[in-house]
Amino acid sequence: MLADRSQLLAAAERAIVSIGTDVTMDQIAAEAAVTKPILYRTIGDRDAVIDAMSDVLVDRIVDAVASSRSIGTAPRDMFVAAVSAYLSAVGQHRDLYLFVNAAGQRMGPLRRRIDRSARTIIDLFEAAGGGLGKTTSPLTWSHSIIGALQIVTLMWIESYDTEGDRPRRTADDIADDFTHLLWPGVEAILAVEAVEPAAHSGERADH
Amino acid sequence: MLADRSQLLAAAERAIVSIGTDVTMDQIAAEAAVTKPILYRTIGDRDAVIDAMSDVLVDRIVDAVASSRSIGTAPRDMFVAAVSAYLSAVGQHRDLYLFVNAAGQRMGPLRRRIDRSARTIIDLFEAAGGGLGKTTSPLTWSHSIIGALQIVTLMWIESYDTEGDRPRRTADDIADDFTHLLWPGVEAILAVEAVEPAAHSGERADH
DNA sequence: GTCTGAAGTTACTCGGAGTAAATAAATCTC
DNA sequence: GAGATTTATTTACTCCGAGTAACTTCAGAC
Repeated sequence: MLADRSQLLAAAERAIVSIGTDVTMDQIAAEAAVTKPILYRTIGDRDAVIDAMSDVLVDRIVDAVASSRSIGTAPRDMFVAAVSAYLSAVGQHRDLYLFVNAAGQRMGPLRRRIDRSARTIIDLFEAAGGGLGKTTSPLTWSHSIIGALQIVTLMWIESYDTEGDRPRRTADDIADDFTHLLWPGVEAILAVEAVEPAAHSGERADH
Repeated sequence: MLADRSQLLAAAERAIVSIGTDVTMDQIAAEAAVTKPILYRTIGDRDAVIDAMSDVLVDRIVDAVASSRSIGTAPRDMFVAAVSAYLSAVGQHRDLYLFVNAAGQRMGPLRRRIDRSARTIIDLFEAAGGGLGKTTSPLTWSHSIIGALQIVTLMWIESYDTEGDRPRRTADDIADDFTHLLWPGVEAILAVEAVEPAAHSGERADH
């Protein structure tokens, strides 16, 4: 078998879906019809698999969020739509998400995942609000948003198990609540940025 | 050796501090001058240890946050103070926090930790804003806050490693940024709750 | 044919979680 | 107080998964 990287990753995903978050490296290799050393040479150790699956997942989520952006919508509605799209995307890759979450809290993969997500969110901020990213504040903000989304998503997705096989609440519903909490702060930040585009390198506004 | 529960937990903490997040059950038992089966009988398996340490940690954080509440302060300032106290408390129990985080992402312990933290936050909301907790929204809100705090804290604490042995930013600094993002939403929610104390059991306000 | 190197597979090592069987201690019985 | 029975404790395992070393097989070169 040729076993190039992408085929192995596809097999890994199948294995994760069919077996669950505690798939073993042997099981992944077996699903790829390949032996373990090949898996190790082609992709790497477990952390590498996690990193790779994390990338796959984040790609899909970013795509889903990006294609939820419709022009001419009010910023707040865009925000809701983005969150909802995020949730739906994760819901469609439930096992993958649970795998990355359960397995990927070793500091290495976790850091990597967070950094990548943070970059994406800061980019969004910059696209919406102008020149952010000069101070360290945006890092804290993006970490906050990532963390909030992560736990909300995890708890939502988990309710698949405890309830029937449908989520008890819709993605839109959750996105709505989420936005109620997060949007006012985001809006305030964007407003400040828009008005004083150079004010963020020194002092912060009130204090 | 008597080896009651609290002694074992104290030993576990010492082991975590001296060895790190990947302490082994044998090492914990050794630190307690006790053999493994005793550890297993007294506390339980690894998840039980994680649960227990998680409880210890959450207790300390809750205490720290509680004792940061000074009367007569503006709500927003109380919020900042609480977040700052949270961060400082975690900073003082860095290894414990990292242990609970690294080890406790197995769905069992994680859920438990989140549920407990969520309860605490919802209680705070209720104390501040009146009768919350009738709809599911407060769950989403508290999950958001927990998640945001978690990642922000984790990234902050991690910077101990990459920088010197002092955190690059102060807890107050981070708390300030965090508040900029989160407070407006929290304030809005509290305001709505204060004005229409019975409005949350059915429809939400705008939509 | 056979030598050489890549590609792959078998068959291990290593380490940690969790436990069963063996041993020591303690309590009860007369 | 000696023997019997139950309870606490330790030793010594099993099991399983990550990661790897050493062996095998097949391609082409000559």
